[in-house]
Order: sequence, then structure tokens, then C-alpha cells
Amino acid sequence: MHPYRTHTCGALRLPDAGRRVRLSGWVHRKRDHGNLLFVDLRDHFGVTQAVADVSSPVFTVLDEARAESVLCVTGTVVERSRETVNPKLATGEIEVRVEEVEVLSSAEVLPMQVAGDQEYGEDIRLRYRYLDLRREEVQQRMMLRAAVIQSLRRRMVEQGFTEFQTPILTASSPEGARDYLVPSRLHPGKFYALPQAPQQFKQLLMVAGFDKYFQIAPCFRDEAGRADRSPGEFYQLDIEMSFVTQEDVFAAVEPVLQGVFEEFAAGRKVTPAPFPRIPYDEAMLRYGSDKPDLRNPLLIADVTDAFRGSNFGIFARNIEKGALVRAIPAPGAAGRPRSFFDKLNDWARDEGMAGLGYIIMEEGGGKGPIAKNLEPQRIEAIRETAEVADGDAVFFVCDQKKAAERFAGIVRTRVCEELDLLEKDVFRFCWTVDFPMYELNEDTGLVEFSHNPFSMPQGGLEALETRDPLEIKAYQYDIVCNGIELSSGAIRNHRPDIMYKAFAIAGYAPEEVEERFGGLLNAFRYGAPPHGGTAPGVDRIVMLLSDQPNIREIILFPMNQQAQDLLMHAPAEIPPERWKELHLKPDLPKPRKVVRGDDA
RNA sequence: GGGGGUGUAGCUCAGUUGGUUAGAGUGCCGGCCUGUCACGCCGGAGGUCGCGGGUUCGAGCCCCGUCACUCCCGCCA
Repeated sequence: MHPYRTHTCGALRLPDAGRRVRLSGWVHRKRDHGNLLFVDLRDHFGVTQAVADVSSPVFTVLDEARAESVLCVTGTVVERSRETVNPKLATGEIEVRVEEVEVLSSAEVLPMQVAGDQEYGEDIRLRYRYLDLRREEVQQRMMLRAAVIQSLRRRMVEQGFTEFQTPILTASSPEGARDYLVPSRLHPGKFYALPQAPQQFKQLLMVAGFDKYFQIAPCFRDEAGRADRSPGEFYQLDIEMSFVTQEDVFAAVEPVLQGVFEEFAAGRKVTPAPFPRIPYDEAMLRYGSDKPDLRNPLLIADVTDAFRGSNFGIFARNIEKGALVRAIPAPGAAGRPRSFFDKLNDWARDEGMAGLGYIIMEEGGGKGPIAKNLEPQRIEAIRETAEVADGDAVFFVCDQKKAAERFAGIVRTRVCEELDLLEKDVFRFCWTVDFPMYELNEDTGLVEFSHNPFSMPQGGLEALETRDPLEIKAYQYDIVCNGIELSSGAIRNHRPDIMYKAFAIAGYAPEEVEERFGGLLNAFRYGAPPHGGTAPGVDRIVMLLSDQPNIREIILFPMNQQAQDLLMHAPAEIPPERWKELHLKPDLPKPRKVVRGDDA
């Protein structure tokens, strides 16, 4: 007999009755009846009930084993009588009568329980992550993560992509976040950076002629976390392809995402490819966001013209100063009580809006404080533009363009929520396309890259030389699912001449471009294929599929929001000799309290 | 860096208007129980009410400061 087990704890069934077996696992629960003892033995595969009565020599050992101790039991599989079958358990038709037991590892009193569905604070869960991970739900999510990654990998390989590993110790990259830096011992005063993304390497792979690359790539950013954003590190399905247009990239990525979401959708619907393509400008107007949630049926409309020069003075005066008015329909809300509108108005003020105007559509006209100041033909224009009818209400935000878009977007989300209009059990994908190449920094008044500086501007060199930079679009696109940005990507700028010009517009001198991005730039001087790609966030995909709002629920050993690892105690102080070895001297802001380490 | 929330037993939480010895569930320890599967019943131990200061005859509760955790903004694909 195998020293540890003949079967796993999820394996035994009725036909096994009579067999002598050996199982190993954790004590999940015990039920002590004085002279009869039940032990639920658990491993990765399931739970089996072990039983012993007081006459057995193993009784005392089992009785004294605390929850989560690891036991190896040997015994006979016994059919349970009909009244004692447990239909909730896959192994519930049998039990194992224990004849021998060995304690492989005894557990101390637990800081958190594994059995049961008690909720625990996140700091406790992270500090004792190895216990948290034993819990069935958590373990299942990690298994889902592994399966999703395997599926992504298989689908990419099937499409002819090759997986390569790119360096982890590398140079600082221009993604915009702060780099994690690693001091070099051999080169005093110099630092490696951990990659924020394998951006430049994957482009170099295209220059090197590998044609279709992918990688389940670790990415590092020295930024604090959010509920939906892992601090420190995360994984992307990094993709790059040669000789492709934007549509070629879409055609390669869509079946992978559609396929993997369908595979794990568990009854939920998935947008079939091709996914809708929504230009950035339209997304900002109609959805108030560059990440449209297409489960929300409401569409924003511009109704500035209907208010221009009207007797509704607040809006009319703001429009004179360049403000816009955006309308958010609220279907069927005409019958709502006054308190409904007041509540939303209060909420809007809390969000920083001046207020939330509204008109109630009734009997072919409009009702409410704003409607009194508008002639019938203006209300008619609003009806038509905002696509509202009798029985609906319509909300208005009035502000400068950027604020109007943003506020209209959050009102759209809130109204959808209030009216319970969000489509359920569905994954709605879309591409946001035609991002602007540049944007105006409102603080400095300078033109900056709005996204990735390595994107190809639409219209190429000619556009850069002849058009208003703020009007130029890039071949830059995001994949969005249910309002969550899964990835961004671009057709890259593979021409040095266009790159110098693109950087010049953003205020970079040629020498600076060469110094910072010379590696990539030089590579483009010796024959670079047109190329492009994208990089869907693996963690975000798993979050969506497992319906978890918190990214830490789908990462094995996540850090907390402050990018600390509570289990391994990272980051940690280092002994003085290591500072010296690395040619560094600390210059700390102020003495900090020592972090407690009470679980050593 | 800024804002909100939370901090009471190992854990999850309750704690009234500021008023006697701070409670419950769970876990832990002990006792009883031969068919449970969240077993049940009885008993017990367990508290610097995050920390520091203040107001008050009296503070878990009010005020100031501080720390930690968490959510959000900034930041960040």
C-alpha cells in the first residue's frame, strides 16, 4: 500500500465499499459524539468522512487531532445506511472506518478557520494566505485562474503565435508609471528597472522577424493599488504581430477573448465577434467614458443647441462661456416622486457637479423647473435629440467639454443603477478606437502624448506636418468589457522619421529621443516591419469571469493596497552591509515604527 | 499626497443619552453524549475597547493628535 494514500479524499464511491484504503488530508471538521467520532478528511480533491468508535485504538489520536492537522488514515470503505447518506458530498454514500492513523503534522490553534463561510478581514487573510487558500471558494478561483491562463496560451499557440520570455532585469521604460528599480552591485550608482510591460522587447522581436509573439507577461509598476488594480505587479497577455493593420490585430484577438470567455462563461452570454468599434470621440459623447459599458442601454446626447439663448439663464450663460449641455435619458422615470429627483440632485452636488437639471416628459410637453423656461420647440428638440418620449425624464449636465463628458458618464451609470436597467449575465465587449495622439496639459498648456508615444499617427508624417496636433488620431485602441478596460494596444510607429517628428511635437529634442529610446529607434534603422499588438490584462479577465470586484481574490499571494506583502513581510529592511555592497546610503524621511511580526 | 469608512475577546461583530463588574456568535479548554455531517447539551478561560493626550465626578461612547486596515481621488493601461 502506498505510504500516504491509495485514493484522494474526493475519489471513493459506493462500488469501493469493502476495500481497504488509505487517505491523507487535513482535518476539516470533527463531530464528537462521545463514543463515536466523525472526522471529515479534506484534500485538494474533496472530503471523505472517516469514522471511529470508542473501542478502536485510533479513537484517542483522532479525538485529539485539532482542525487542520494533517492525518494519514487507513481503513475499510463502508456503505452508509440510507438515512445517513449525505447528498451534499460527492463521497456521501460511503465512509471510511478507521483502523490505523498517523498524525503527519499537527496544527496549532488557528488564527482563522478554514471550514465554514465566516468572512475575515483582508489583512488577516493575507497574513495567513496559506490558510485562506485552503478554503474551497478561494481555491476554486485560483484553479479558474490557472485554467484561463492555460486556455489563453492554447488559443494563442493554435493561431500560430510563439511564446517568448523577455527580460525582467532591464532598463527603464516609458510607460508613464514609476519603475521598480534594482541597484546594480557590479556597476556602482547604476540601476536596472523591472519592466512595466515588455513593450520595447516585443517590438524588437518583430524587428527580429518572429512575426507573431505572445507572452503571459509579468509587469511591474511602483504604484499603489485599487480594488480592481493590483499594486506592484500583474500579468498581461502580451501580443505583437508583424505586417498587420488595426483590423488584423482585432481579427486575431477577438476569437481568443470570445473563446476564452465562452469557455468559462458558465451560462452567461458573450458578445460575438466582431466586437463593436466605437471611436473615442463618440464614446466620450454617447457614453461619457472611453470605457463604454454596453450593458447600460442609456445613451447621452448633446443638447447644447436647445438651450443656447434660452430663458433658462444658468445654462444659457454658461453656453456663452463655452459650456456644453449633455442629456441623459431616464426611461419611464416621469412617474417617480419628487424625492427621486431631489436625491439624484444631492448626489450630483456631492460628486462635484453644480447640480442635475431635469425635465419630465408628459402629454407632449415638458414639466419641472427647467421646462418652464423653455419654449415648446426647444423641448421638442430635446425630445428628438435625446430620444425621450412621454413617460420618460431626461437629466442635464452643463459644463466645459471635459467635465460635461465625465459628469454625463457618471450620471448615465447612476441613472441606470437607479432604474435597474443594467443587462445581467452578459459580457459585452467593444473596441474603443481612434484615440487622440496628443492632448493639452491644462496645467502647463503644453501638448503631450495622450497615450503610448510609440503609436502610429493616423495620416502618418503628413498629418504630423500639416494638421493641428490635437486633431490627430492615433492607431490606438482599447478592448473594453462591461465598462472595464481589458487592454490597450496600437499599431506602432516603426519609422524613425515619423518618430522624431511625433516626439518633436510633444517637445522632445532629437538628442533626448535618442538617449531615452535609442535602443528601439536604432533597431528601426535596419528594416522594421509595420507591426502592432495589444495586451489584455490577465487578472482583469479572471476577475470578470469569476465575478469578483476585488483583484486580490484572484491572485495567489497579493500585496495589500500599499504594496506590502503581509505574509512574507516585503518590502523589508536590509542589513547595513547590503547597503554598502550596493554602494547606497539611506536617506530616510523619518524613523518609522518597526512593523509587527507576530506570526513568526 | 488628499478625502471617506473602520479599529471592542484568537476571529466576526453588538454595545442605547457619557453612568454599576464591557456582551453575543464562533474558536479554544473541560464535562456529557454511538449516526453526525454548521452535530447537540452543560461549564470555563480569554479584554491595554488601536495608541497618546484632553474634557468630565465619571469616557468603549465627546474633542484633538497619531497609527493601522480598507474604499475612493490624485497617480496608474
